[in-house]
Parts: sequence; C-alpha cells; structure tokens
Amino acid sequence: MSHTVIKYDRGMGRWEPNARGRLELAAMSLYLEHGFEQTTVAEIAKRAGLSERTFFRHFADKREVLFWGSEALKELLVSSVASAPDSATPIAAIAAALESAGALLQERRERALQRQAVISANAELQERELIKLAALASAMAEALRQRGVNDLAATLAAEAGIVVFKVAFERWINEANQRDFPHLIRESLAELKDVSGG
Amino acid sequence: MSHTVIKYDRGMGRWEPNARGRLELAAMSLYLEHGFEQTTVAEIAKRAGLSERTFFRHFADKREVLFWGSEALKELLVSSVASAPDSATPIAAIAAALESAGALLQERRERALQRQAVISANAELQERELIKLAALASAMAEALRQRGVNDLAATLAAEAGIVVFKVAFERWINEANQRDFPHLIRESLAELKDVSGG
DNA sequence: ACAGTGATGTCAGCGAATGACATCGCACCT
DNA sequence: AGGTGCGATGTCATTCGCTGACATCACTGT
Repeated sequence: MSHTVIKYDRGMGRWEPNARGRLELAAMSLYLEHGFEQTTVAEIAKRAGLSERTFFRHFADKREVLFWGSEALKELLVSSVASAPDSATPIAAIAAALESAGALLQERRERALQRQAVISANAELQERELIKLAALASAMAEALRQRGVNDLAATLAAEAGIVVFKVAFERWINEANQRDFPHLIRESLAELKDVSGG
Repeated sequence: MSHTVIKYDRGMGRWEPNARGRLELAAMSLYLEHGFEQTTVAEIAKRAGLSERTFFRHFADKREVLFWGSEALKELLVSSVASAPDSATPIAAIAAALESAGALLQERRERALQRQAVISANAELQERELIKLAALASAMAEALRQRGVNDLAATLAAEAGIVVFKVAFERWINEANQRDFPHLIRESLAELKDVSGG
C-alpha cells in the first residue's frame, strides 16, 4: 500500500496515472485517521487530486473502495474448488480453497489488520462485508454444483465453509501470537465437524 | 397488520394512535407497489399522515422499518437455547431454537412472503438482512456460552445454525407445496451434518 | 494538423439523514 | 377549572452520498 510507486508527482492532478489506486490509498488513510463516517468523499477525492465525481466513476459507493480485493479472492476460491481432485468430498474441496485464500491473506497481514480495524468500527461496512462473504459462498456453491454436487449439499458446504473462514479469520486477526492462518482454518473446520456431528 | 383497529380516522393527522404501525404499513405497501428504491421516505410519511422527520424518530433509517420483528425473533431464539435441557448438545439446543422460530414464522407465511419479495429485490436490504441474521447468531452463541459451551464451539454452532435456517427458509419460501418449516430445518441440519462430517 | 476516444471536470439536483427549535395534546396536580 | 410539565410531532435548515448532463482535456492514430 504505502509502497505504491507513482512516477509523476507534481500535484497529482488530472491524468496522473493510477487514479483508482490513489483513491484507494487516500480513502484507506483517511478512514484510519478519522474513521469511515467522519470522512467525506470530497476529502478522499481532494487527497487523491481528483474530483468527487471521479471517485464515483471508480467505485460504486463510499464503502466499495474497501472491498475491491474481494473479486480476486472469489476467483481464487472458485478455481481452487474447481481444481480439487475428483475424489475430494465437497467439504474437502471447500477446505482446500479456504486454505489457499488464507495463505494469500497471510502475505498481507498488515493490510488485513488495518482493513479490519476500519470495518469493525462501522456497522455499514460490516453489512457490506457480510454480503461480500455471502457472494463468496454463493460462488463456491456454484463451483461445487459444477462438480456434480447437489444443490442443498453445495450450498451448505459453501456457507459452512464461509462460517469456518470467518471464525478462523477473527482468531488470526485478534491473537497476538500470530498462528498460521491455514492451520486455524483446519482447526475450526474440525471443531465444526465435531459440533455438528453430535 | 391490516386488522389494526384505528379509532379515529379523519385524515390520520398528528396524534392518531399507533404512529409506528401506520408507518410500517405505509412503507410495506409502498415498497410492494413501487419497490424499495423508488419509494421516498416523504411518500411513506405522507401515506401514514406524518412528517418525514417523524419517520426517522421511529426508525433509524429507511431499511429498518422492514426489520422491526427481528428483535422478537432474537428473544425467542435466546430463550429457547437457554431453556433447552442440560443434557442437550450445543447443536441440539440450537436446532430446538430454530424450530420454534420456524414455527413462529409459519404462522405468518403471507407476511413473510411479501417481506422476502421486497428484500430479494434490493441489495441494500439484503445487506441489512445479513447483519440481522448475524446478530441472531451472535445472541445464540452468547446463550450457548451461558450454558458453559466454549467460545469456539458456541460460535460455530450458532453460525452453522443460522446457515441451516437460511437454507431452510429459502426452501420454505420458494416451494409451491408448502412443506412444514421446522421439518425443513431438521432436514437441512441432517444434510449439514452429513456434508461436514465426512 | 485533425478527428475520435476515454478519462476527467463542472454543475445542478434529488433524497437520506440529523440537529435545533417550536408546537401540540395529554396527564397530572392543586 | 386552571396551570404545568412532558412526550410526541411539526418545521426549517443543512450536510452529505450519489447521479445525470454536458464540457473539457490529453492521448492515439491518420
């Protein structure tokens, strides 16, 4: 994030490269400094050297700027599920996908921490996060159906997977001694099996 | 709702009884007629015979008017979990709670159908619904902890329960031959056990 | 040089939401 | 009955998110 290279930098006016990236950077820093609600889109645009109108050309709304990455995550999850061996059970395919996603996030822990700090301080952002997670579940469920899994099992496995991911993520973020994220996922999944199995 | 008795009815002005109920009714009917986005708060207030400002005194925002009932549902779920027999496993306590909630909704099927039609037509409302469901999960998890269940198991059982509830609800709403809702919950829970157990 | 194209700026406007203050009707007290 | 306090409502002004319409700028190719 703070290492983004911007070649030309005299005032950051119109036509400077990477407008979207500048907007993301400006938004994240302002959200961290003053909180999400206290930040206006006008301020973000100003810091990025762009107009308010341009912000809305790049992001559907003020929240979306924080969730740009979820599309990449979705693609990773879907391709992981799709490429699991034929012999894998639905939940095994989901588990493999979640672990690869966990490994990806682990490479950007600092960024994830900042992001989560902003999100957990604001209800609107939590709503957006939940619908993004639901979209991930929906995409994984579809990938399972492509593997021939029936609709009910696919939906349940995918949604349960997201539950496991959420729980593991929260632990990974909040614990001081940063344990291995994929390992936390395996642990949580085992506990879910335990709890639901009876 | 449509049976609400309103004693005085000359213009429904200031001081007519049940302002909140009138606002709910007006909002729901307008959302059904023109959709959520196309309805302005001014229109809702006008139909209820109140000012726009008063709408926001009764509901935090334009969406909240559709989710008033979730508080009662939460209380039912929590008390069900709390009153499950000591011998009940976490997931059994959750299942009992979900079934009683399902039975409650089943008594108001028509209302549930209308509500869901409005919600599924609008992304903002889906976001709000998801965070309400998350609040239900959180409350049930807390109720489980009160029973001595450890944090991880409590969270997972409660969240998995909500997943089961969502899936069963969707089937209950969308299937023409209206099957018994609590029965659908039991079915979905069995499938989850199957899918996660291996 | 010139025209076309995509990204940006400018401007006007709607609607959601909130704060400040006035007003109304009711319950209660004397 | 008259007065008083209080909660619910109305009115007004304002901020901010967001969108449509149109102008402008820089680059690309001819």
